[in-house]
Amino acid sequence: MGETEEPKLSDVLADRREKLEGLREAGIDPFPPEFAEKEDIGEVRAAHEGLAPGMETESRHRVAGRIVGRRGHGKACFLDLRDGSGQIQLHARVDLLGEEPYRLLVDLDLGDIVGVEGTALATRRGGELSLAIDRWRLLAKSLRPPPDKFHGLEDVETRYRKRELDLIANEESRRLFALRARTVSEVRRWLDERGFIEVETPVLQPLYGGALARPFTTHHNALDRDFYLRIATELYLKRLVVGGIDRVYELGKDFRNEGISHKHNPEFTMLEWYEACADYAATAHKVETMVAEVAERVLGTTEVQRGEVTIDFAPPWKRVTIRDAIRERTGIDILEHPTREALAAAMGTEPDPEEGWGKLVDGLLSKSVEPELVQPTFVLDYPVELSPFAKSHRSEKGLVERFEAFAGGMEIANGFSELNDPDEQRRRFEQQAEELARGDEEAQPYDEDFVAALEQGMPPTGGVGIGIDRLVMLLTGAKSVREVVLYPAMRS
RNA sequence: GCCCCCGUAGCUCAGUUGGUUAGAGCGGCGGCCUUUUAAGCCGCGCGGCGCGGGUUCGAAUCCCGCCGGGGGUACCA
Repeated sequence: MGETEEPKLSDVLADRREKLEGLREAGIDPFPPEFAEKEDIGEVRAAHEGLAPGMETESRHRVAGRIVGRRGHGKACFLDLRDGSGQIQLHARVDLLGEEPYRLLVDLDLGDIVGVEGTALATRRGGELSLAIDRWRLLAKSLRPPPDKFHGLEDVETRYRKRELDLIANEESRRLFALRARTVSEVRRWLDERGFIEVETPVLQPLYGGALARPFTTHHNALDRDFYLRIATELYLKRLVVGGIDRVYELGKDFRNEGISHKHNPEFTMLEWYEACADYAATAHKVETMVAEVAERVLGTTEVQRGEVTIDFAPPWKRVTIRDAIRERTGIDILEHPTREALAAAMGTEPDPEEGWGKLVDGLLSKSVEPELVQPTFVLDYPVELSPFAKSHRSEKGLVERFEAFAGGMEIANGFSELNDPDEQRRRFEQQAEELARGDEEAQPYDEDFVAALEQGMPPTGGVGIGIDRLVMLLTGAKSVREVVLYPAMRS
């Protein structure tokens, strides 16, 4: 290494390979199997909080991490070492390390992973906590250069495809995914504390159901039959309520074979819970309470900044019927136009043969109302055509007891008083079959096992689905779902 | 799916009325430096401009196609 006079024209990858070989020739294992009894850097920092500038301690520490910065000074240098708990500066001096270990240390590359031992001190000038190291050991050689240390990694494509590089380079990204993890933990805790039982139902399903969406299809070789990746957990969870699990939830991935956008990833994380003897009003109340309490625990506040506006999740959230919400923004009273032709006329469009009345209402809601709902809002009492699994409204004919929660212009939850009359459920499936026949690819296939379960007797039940990715978007201010999903869907 | 925009060194970016061997910072390589923090100083460009065609005396710059990404739009959590 470095014996020729002329400048090397080798590229960065070759340089690192060359160093790897150099280390092996020097008898150093570039990938040793362990580095036992090390502390987390975060613990070391905590142990010396407030150490006065210039103070040197006898306190020895053994830490390990990736070298993310280096400032050389000839016979001494500073290295920045980072692990999953934090970052600390290392002060490496030839007089403490010895000639050869020092030379080898300085010859390491940014990105290499090392284990070190040394004593804690606070630097004279900045008072920065540092370890004056007297021993070190290579733990893993990095053969590819890290992203730019100052600008970080900004190319969004690389950030999504190679999230590990994004995490190495960008503090903000590390912070965001930690926040996501805490959100999921707090959601589980909130439900566990209230006696909800977490379950895992099939991802591979012989029939899909529980939402209006197109599924992914896959094939089981041994059984020689197709399966669907679930689009929702709803039907299995309600069968568990039939089975006597009065409070049940599942938090996991659903899959929908539809477009990708800033608020849609084909696989996404959904929470669904079902509670016996609750109705949609009680369920909506739980939703607003849970979201506010989770926000409080994760962020320390129920208020989040989103662009120019502040969204406040403190309950109670605003409530409005779908009829009023649409009427307020479009002047159209959907109940005054109860047929597809009449509603299309009121909207000033031609009735599309593939779109029923319900689809038109859904269109008005998602185009005219949803983007306007920035503060948390429950939209209530949907048309039965849109809601094949919701119980008919106790007083409003043609409507069901259903709510959707919106915030930041996005739908984040969808819940109802669950339909538990098996004969009515069978009729709803038949209606869906007609939609399917008309060409609606999102209509629900008939699920006899589910209807049979209802015939067994399901108590009145309140249930809800909450989009966890979107909730995390709201809590973090992320503009795209890709920012809160570690490896979002990309082309090949 | 459709429309618009983008794709230059490992990273962040500059470079279009088409014109000599394509530039900068960080990183890298060589050297100096025992308290620096985007450390500093001196020296060295390590890519031929996403891919493939085409126009032209000449293309990173113009045209066509493809691939990838972003934004918008359509459907959905």
